[in-house]
Amino acid sequence: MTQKQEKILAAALKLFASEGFAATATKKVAAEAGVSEGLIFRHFENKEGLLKAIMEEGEKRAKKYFADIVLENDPEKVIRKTIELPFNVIREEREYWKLLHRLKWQTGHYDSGKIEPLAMALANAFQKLDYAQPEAEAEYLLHHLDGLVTALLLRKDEIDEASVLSFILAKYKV
Amino acid sequence: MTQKQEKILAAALKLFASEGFAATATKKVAAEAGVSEGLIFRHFENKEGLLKAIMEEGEKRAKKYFADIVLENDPEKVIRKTIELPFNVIREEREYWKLLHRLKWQTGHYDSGKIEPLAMALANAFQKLDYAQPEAEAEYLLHHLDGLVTALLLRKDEIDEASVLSFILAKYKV
Amino acid sequence: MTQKQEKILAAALKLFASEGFAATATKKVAAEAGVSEGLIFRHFENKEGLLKAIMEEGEKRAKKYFADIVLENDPEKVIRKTIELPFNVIREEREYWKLLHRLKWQTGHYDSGKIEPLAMALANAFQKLDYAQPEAEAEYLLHHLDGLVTALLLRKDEIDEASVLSFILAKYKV
Amino acid sequence: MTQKQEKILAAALKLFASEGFAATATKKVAAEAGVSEGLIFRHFENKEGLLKAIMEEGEKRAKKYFADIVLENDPEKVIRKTIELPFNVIREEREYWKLLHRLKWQTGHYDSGKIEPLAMALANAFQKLDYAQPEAEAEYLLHHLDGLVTALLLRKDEIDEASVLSFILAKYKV
DNA sequence: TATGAATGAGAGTTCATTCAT
DNA sequence: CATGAATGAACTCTCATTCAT
Repeated sequence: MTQKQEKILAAALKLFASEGFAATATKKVAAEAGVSEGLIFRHFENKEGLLKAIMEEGEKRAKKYFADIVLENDPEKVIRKTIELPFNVIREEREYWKLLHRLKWQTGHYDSGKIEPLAMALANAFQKLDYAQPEAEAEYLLHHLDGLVTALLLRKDEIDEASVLSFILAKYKV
Repeated sequence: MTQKQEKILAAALKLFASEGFAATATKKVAAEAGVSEGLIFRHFENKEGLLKAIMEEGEKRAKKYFADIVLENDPEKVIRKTIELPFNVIREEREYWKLLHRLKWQTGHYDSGKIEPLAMALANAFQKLDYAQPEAEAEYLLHHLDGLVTALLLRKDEIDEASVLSFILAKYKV
Repeated sequence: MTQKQEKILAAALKLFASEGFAATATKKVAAEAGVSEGLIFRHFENKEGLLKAIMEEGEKRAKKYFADIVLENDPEKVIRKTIELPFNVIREEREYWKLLHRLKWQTGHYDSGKIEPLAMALANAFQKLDYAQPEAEAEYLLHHLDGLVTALLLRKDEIDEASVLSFILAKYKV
Repeated sequence: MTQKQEKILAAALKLFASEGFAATATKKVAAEAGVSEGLIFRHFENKEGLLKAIMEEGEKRAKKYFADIVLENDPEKVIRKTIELPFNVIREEREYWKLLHRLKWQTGHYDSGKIEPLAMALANAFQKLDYAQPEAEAEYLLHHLDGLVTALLLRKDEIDEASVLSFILAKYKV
């Protein structure tokens, strides 16, 4: 991967995340990246290919967040780490997650199966902690975190992250 | 509002919700509505105006859902009705809500202040019920419902609405 | 068919015939026709569709030349008219025939079966006139005329049409 | 001439002949030749230069066919060899001739004067054999062979070469 | 009111060509 | 000699919008 390729990916991620995929012209991506428009197509075939490359790169980086949770044994830590996830993710991978959440509404780009392992790890943790309906608890928590991450991505400034975090942790006593 | 105007609004709502605003050509809207392309511009000035008209119509219909909650006195009923909201809304206004949630990610089209009255009504209800942090509780519930409605809109078939609903209601003992 | 559509077809025929299909930009066609470039695509879908429309129009006009020969009973007249065909055709449909001959070298656009009826009419005529190998004679004559029409299209000025015509007619005593 | 240069020429000849000059991207030539795109331009300056090199190579090889006829004294052999020419040429130089015939329709690339010596040799032969209009006979035969070679190049499989050849030879009693 | 032909700006994409390595 | 990243002009095609009817 050349320097210019990386510049293109970074520029496209930024623009796709903030303006949307369809609404961002490849010309704009090229300008933001400081390269010629043609180069985008040489490296990524077409606009769709550029998006795919971005998502693959992002997923690669995202995996480690999930792995850290799924491989955890202590059920309380599984829950705690899951709850902390949105706060870490939007700090370190804000643009990628913004794009990911936008793409959820498009068909074809978002694979809902990706959080399956996390759901199972959570269900398992809740079971160990003797929750009555572990699967429902896991689903419930994940819905909540999805809504939370949306709020964190969109209304960053209006939310007191620390107090929200501790409020949730308190709910689960972890 | 003539019949053709309504056909245009319905077609545009459907397409904007499923394909996205930027990705939907006015030509396609005209075809779906069974009218000429020119007519769209005669009635709604431009594409943006068409979107605005859709949103205004939708909001008008949506208001009654909120009013019903905000005007409720019984705090338990406020909470119960709020929790039931997503299930009602996606049944009766699925496309409008889908579009609304897509537009959240766009700047300018989504007014986050619209749920403010609901947040206040909830906080008030939680206070009456002697919750320790009523505002935080309200925010917490709203985040959850946002995540839930997203799931209901996107993965309709995988979710057992009845059990999810009763699970949440049980959490709040309402 | 609107006036502008016809202008586009005429301009495209002219340019495709003289410069070649691939080498002619749609922009140039639009300029030659005095219309906007977009209009080409509104009416003919794409560049290929424009070519197809041209060929269909041309074929419609060309059919009458063939019909006149095929429906002729007198065998000598069949042969004479066939021989005269190239001279008529390049006078009245020069550009279409130029394009047709260019396209022969491209796959997909030229249907060699189109002269089949003519070949049969000729073979039949030669048989009536007691030629020993009527099919071979027909093929032979058609090859010749193909070479002749090529020469007439490309080197118009160097050829004395009248004497060439009478020379060939003399060969066949028609 | 290095190996790679030859590979480029061969690849370009093949592609230009089958797809056309304008419609063949240099990228495709490079891929077919198994070399980098840049190399084409190092060796042949530009796309046009590549075509010129191909044609010069082809002409060099083609000359011997013509020389063999023009230097022949026996008039019957001149005619016989001329008639046999298309069959030899499409067997041994099929792609070059295909390209040559395509280029006839382009301005600038085809020098009609190249067959002049052959026309003169033929006229001379017909004169020796006491044909009434030797020049017209020569022109006539050349037109025919042009049509024949076209058919041989385009519809190879439908033509019984041997019988066509003997049919023509019989016409001229050579 | 409603149509659909027409526009022109701009979209994504291709392509011959250059150049540092 | 040979590569392949990079360019920018040109290409085909799309789209929101206008306008005569």
